[in-house]
Amino acid sequence: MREPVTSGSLLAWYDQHARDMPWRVAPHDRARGVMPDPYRIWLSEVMLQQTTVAAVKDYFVKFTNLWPTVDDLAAADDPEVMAAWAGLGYYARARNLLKCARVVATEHGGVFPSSRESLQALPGIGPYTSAAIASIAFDLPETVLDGNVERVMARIHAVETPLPTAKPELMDLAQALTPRERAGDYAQSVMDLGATICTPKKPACGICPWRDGCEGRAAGIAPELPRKIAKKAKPTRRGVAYVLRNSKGDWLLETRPNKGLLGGMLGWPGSDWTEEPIPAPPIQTSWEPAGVDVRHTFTHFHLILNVMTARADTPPDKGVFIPHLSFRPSDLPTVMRKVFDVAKHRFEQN
DNA sequence: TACTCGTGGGA
DNA sequence: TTCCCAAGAGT
Repeated sequence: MREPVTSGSLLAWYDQHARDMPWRVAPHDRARGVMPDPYRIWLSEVMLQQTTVAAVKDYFVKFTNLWPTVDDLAAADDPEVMAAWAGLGYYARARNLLKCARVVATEHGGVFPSSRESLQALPGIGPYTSAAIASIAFDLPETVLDGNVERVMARIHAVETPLPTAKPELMDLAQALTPRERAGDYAQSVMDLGATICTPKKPACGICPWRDGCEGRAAGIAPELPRKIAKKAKPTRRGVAYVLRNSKGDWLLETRPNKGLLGGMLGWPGSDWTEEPIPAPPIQTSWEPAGVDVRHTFTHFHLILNVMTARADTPPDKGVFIPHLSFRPSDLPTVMRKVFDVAKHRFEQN
């Protein structure tokens, strides 16, 4: 029999194929009245912004073990939360996560609001995340529009308008399909479909529950959709990172300003990152090159970091010495951890 | 509107 | 190697 492109046919598929995730309430448990914890849904959705499920899982478990409730998180110290987020990227999310937890704790009595409008008023919660929390945690009939939904809608309706221009059109199509009942399961079902079958490359149309009514497939253009505006090429920037240890073996680190790239994160003192960086050592001493440059790619530029090392007890112009035994490289953002790996190797040679 | 903001995995 | 991109938000 032919399956129509309806929420019902996708929900039937989801009942059989829902993926298991640490924050998810399985459809058969939802059917018995089990509701998700809004705190866990919020935390997972913020972590999942532009980030894969595989990358998020361990961080989610770590955060919920350290801070089981929103009140626990609200009471945490900023550096501990930033350190726990280290490696996950987009660090403004962690800063806004704390802001949001504190607003919920102090202004909402530790209880997340349920309406999409009140959720979107909170720090770090935008159009997608507000709809995701309202539907998944509170079962309200809100429509999520993320990259998965955009792709699925563009394909089943053969929308050839490129993104981001097509966004309002895709939102209208997504809203038209959103059911009154089981909105949370439905939202997750579309995203599961996009993540496992209606994938960006080589979609598995042959096993798609919506294949019979997919206009993109009928036109033979499903894998090409959604069309996108071409992106600009990434420039390459350079910089110098300084890794200083004193005679006790402590490491000189600084907390970066609470805005901009890697804002609020721990890092090595260094020059600016530009096409022509100006050296800016934290002290004047005999710096030695580590020998190997660190290469790293951010969202909008490539970076080549020249790593300099030295031992000295001179009080530095910036940063603080962190005792060897309490320094955890895992507290650093990835690019800074790469610098550490190179510098550590250099120190071990001497 | 357009730009900023991370990272790791896969093709 | 290089490019793409993944459950976006803030400015």
